[in-house]
Amino acid sequence: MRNGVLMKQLYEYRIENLADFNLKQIMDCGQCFRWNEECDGSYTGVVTFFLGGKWGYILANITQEDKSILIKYEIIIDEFGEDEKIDKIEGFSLDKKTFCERFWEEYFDLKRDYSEIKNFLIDKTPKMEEIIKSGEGIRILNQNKWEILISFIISQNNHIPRIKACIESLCEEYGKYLGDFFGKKRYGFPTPQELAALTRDEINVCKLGYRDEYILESSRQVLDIGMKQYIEIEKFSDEEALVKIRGFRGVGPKVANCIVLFAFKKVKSFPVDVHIKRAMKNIFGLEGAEEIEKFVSKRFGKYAGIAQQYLFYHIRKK
DNA sequence: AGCCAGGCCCAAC
DNA sequence: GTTGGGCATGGC
Repeated sequence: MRNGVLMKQLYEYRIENLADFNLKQIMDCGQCFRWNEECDGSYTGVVTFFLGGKWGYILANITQEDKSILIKYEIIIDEFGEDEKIDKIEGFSLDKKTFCERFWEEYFDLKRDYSEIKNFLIDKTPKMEEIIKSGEGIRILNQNKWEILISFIISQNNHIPRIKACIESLCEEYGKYLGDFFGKKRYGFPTPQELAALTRDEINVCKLGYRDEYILESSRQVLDIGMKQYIEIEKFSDEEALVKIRGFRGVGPKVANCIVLFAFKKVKSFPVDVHIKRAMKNIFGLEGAEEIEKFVSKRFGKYAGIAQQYLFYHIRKK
């Protein structure tokens, strides 16, 4: 059932001279759920993308050696024949090489200067130096907007290992089979159509708890407005984007902040969960939403979301 | 067993 | 506009 295969063979791509980049920290700071560490320290995962109206998936295994990473990957595009080229996708005219360079550069947020951000944060809040040091190679991934919407609805009132299990279950049950990759069967994240078509009984197989209704309803909402419209939320201001994302069923303030931070490039947004609440109290002596909000906007400013990731990683690693 | 987890919805103030 | 109970599930 491996339909729509494009470029079946394994490709390799190396990126060198990386700064502020630690693969383990990036993959293990709670922003992504479909990457898993292998015995050799490399990470294997399935990445979703949406391009010119088509859904695509990249199966990848990434190894870091000092300042460079080696990416081994396959690309699969839905509803495409074996011989079709990526530059035939409507509204998209790049060759494979350029596509891959751009894709990974975007995914790992490589254009952003994290050293500058660290200096900015430490300058305003000296206590951040120690916190940043524990996760100095963290970067914010630019992940697929649809996958992140559903993933963070699942994340609410849930543990990270179980969030990952829930998402894998959704993919195995209702995503497309993408083939065998690095010793495991891999599945694509289900599309809005695939999820919106499910009944409560069907989605209950994945044991998502009370969130299953949120996911079905949000899937229908995305289907209603269309992916194109949904993606364009990125063009709105931070505040407007947050309001629009909060319009989805099961998305409250915390989840909405995660979604705009991890998929809509709103690096100013600062998700406040139970861990962050505790950290703000223990480290900075802050209590209550207003107190935290004031401090964050004054001290972390336009990079609050990145500061949040350093904090989250710091307090969770023990 | 009871408590907790990258919270949200909705009814009742 | 704010507050609190209820909510599925599984690991500790």
